[in-house]
Amino acid sequence: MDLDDRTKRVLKAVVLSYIETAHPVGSRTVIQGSDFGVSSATIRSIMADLGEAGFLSQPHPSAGRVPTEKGYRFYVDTLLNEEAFQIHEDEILQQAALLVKHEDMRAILQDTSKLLSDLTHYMGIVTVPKFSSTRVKHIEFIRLRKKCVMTISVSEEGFIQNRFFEMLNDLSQKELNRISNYLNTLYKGMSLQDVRQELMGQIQKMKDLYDQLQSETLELTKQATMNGEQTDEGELYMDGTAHMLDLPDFNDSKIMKGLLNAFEKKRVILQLLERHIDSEGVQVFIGAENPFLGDHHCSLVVSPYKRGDRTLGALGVIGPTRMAYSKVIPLVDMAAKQVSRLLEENT
Amino acid sequence: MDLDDRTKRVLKAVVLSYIETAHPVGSRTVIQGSDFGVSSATIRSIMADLGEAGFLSQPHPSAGRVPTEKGYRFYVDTLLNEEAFQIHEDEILQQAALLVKHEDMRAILQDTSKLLSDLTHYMGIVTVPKFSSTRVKHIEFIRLRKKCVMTISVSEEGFIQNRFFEMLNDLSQKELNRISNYLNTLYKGMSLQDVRQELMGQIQKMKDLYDQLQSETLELTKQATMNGEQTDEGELYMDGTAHMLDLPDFNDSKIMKGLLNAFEKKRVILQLLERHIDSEGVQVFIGAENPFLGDHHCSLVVSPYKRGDRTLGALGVIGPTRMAYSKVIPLVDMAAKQVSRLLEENT
DNA sequence: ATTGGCACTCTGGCACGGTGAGTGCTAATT
DNA sequence: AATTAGCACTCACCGTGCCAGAGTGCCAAT
Repeated sequence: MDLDDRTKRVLKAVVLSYIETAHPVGSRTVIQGSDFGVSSATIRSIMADLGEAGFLSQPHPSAGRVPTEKGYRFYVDTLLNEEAFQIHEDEILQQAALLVKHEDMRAILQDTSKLLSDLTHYMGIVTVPKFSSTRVKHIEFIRLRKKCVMTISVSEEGFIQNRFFEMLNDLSQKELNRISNYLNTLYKGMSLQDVRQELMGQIQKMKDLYDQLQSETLELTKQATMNGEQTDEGELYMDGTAHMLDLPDFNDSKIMKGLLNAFEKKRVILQLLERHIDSEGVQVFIGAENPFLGDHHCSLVVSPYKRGDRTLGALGVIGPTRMAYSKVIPLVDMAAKQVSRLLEENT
Repeated sequence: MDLDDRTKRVLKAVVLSYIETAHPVGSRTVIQGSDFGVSSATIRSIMADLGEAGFLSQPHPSAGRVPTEKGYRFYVDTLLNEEAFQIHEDEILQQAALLVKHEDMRAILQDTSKLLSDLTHYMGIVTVPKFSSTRVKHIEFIRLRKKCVMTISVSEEGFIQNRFFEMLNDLSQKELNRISNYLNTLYKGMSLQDVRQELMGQIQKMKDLYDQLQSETLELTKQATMNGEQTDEGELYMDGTAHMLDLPDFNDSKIMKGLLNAFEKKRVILQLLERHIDSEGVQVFIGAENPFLGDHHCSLVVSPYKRGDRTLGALGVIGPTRMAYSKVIPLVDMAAKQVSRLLEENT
């Protein structure tokens, strides 16, 4: 797209105005906004060009112009960089301070989703890493009742997982302690997946000569890791659904219903995020660019967060296509970095 | 209120019809519903009486009748008992089976809120007991890094809580294990509050002769219990907000916004539930009977759940005043009993 | 006490017309 | 060749008026 410099300015003016007011913007409005030094007629012809090129559209033949998804795309890709990313940093830092208090990593992620939603007035979303992809720091077994054992695993990243399961034989708490001690020295810092693999290898070797304790150890570990894999679906924190109702974009109750029903199915959004979890940095998906947001006039700004070089999850913001991208994008970026930093620290 | 028997029947017919259709019900509709053997004119005069007595009201002077809150109240208190509580038990049991798989008690409560919402198509809510009011089964300390310790407590009821805190001195994992072993034998089955109290007593006695380990033990326990009290606000699971949008009662977007904003503040609802947590059995609050639900045309059906004779939390359903009470009330009752049963079993 | 009939009231939907914002086009201007 | 002013045109929006339908209240008759 090679657009005239002045044409770009017009497009940008339209996008900005529409983002602010949610009203179709006419040629007069464009002039009032920034001083072009030309008359509305000129703007009109330029806007007609932009309409032909697919960047703008008209809700009805004699209304002002509204950016198309292509228009937003161009704005985000080309016009946004030049803008000063002005965030109220004090505000952010103040809020972010809340995250620092030592807490379960899950609580921090939940707070993050609330932070994102509060600062943007859109919806904040944060995925929780699958536990099986984190590194084990500590495993503990607790005897609940005859043959019924609970396992608590703490990951190096600060996540905690617990499972219940039944054993073939009854073990005393003392025996369980011995086993967990053994495992803690043996498997420290491996991912659950690794542990499981390692274990499977051992089974062969030990087959003949294992003693009672080791056999139980094997079973425990197998249960702890397997159970994990089975029910370890990703989790998702979502906050700020109510904000969306305040937006004029979703005043139509039909759209809103569809939207909320879609949001109720967290699984869908989870897939949505996980699909792009491997990319680097902030990504923006506008409207139908993402099938899940399809008809809902929604955009998604998302960034992965990581510990070291391992991507653990993603966080971001869902809002209307008419989103304040210039505020949201740097915010999501910051949040991802902040979370990554906390994961690093928590070692 | 001493109402004519036939008058009661009319009131009941109006309530039932309105609950079903959400349309103001006219005299003709009443006749069509159940066979009264009288003409619409007669019904009209009866309905006029009911209106004067405050059980019915008219949205506008020439429309059908709608139950007032007083009307619902009378229906719930007096007319409901005679009805057959017909629930699709198979459906419930099928769903409830999901709750039985051994899981963290929190997960079970969360599933319960989903169950309540799915079966009623209203909102399901379940409070989580304050951890400090449960009985400790097992305490575990895990050393995260220098001077930084995590404590995991498992309650007899099946709840898990974890806290992070900093120690004055650095302790090895081995020492921590000794301490937790000591505590586990010592304090088994006491509530965190009790533990704390017991501890405070010990401090005096030991003041002179404690050795290093015991001093640390004291500090750890103090931290574990105190931390608990501080941040141990009640939690709340809520499910089915989206259902509420499908109800014609909340089609007006103003009402709905207020509603959702109110729901976003879970704390308010929590207070709401905790206020009535000490009562026995299912309670019904209709509309403004409860200040929190005040202007929102909502009712609340709630029941406490307990372990033994100790009430731990409450669960229930929030729906429109026009709620299918005859289905919801027995369902909430069942759910509370089911949860209580699970808490008992989990020992 | 109950009923049928009748007049009345109010809502909801629909058509109608005026207003205003905004466009596209053309002819004049620089 | 680009820009501008002017003008006719097009819709959405809003208020009005009207009609049908549902339901009531009342009254006289049973």
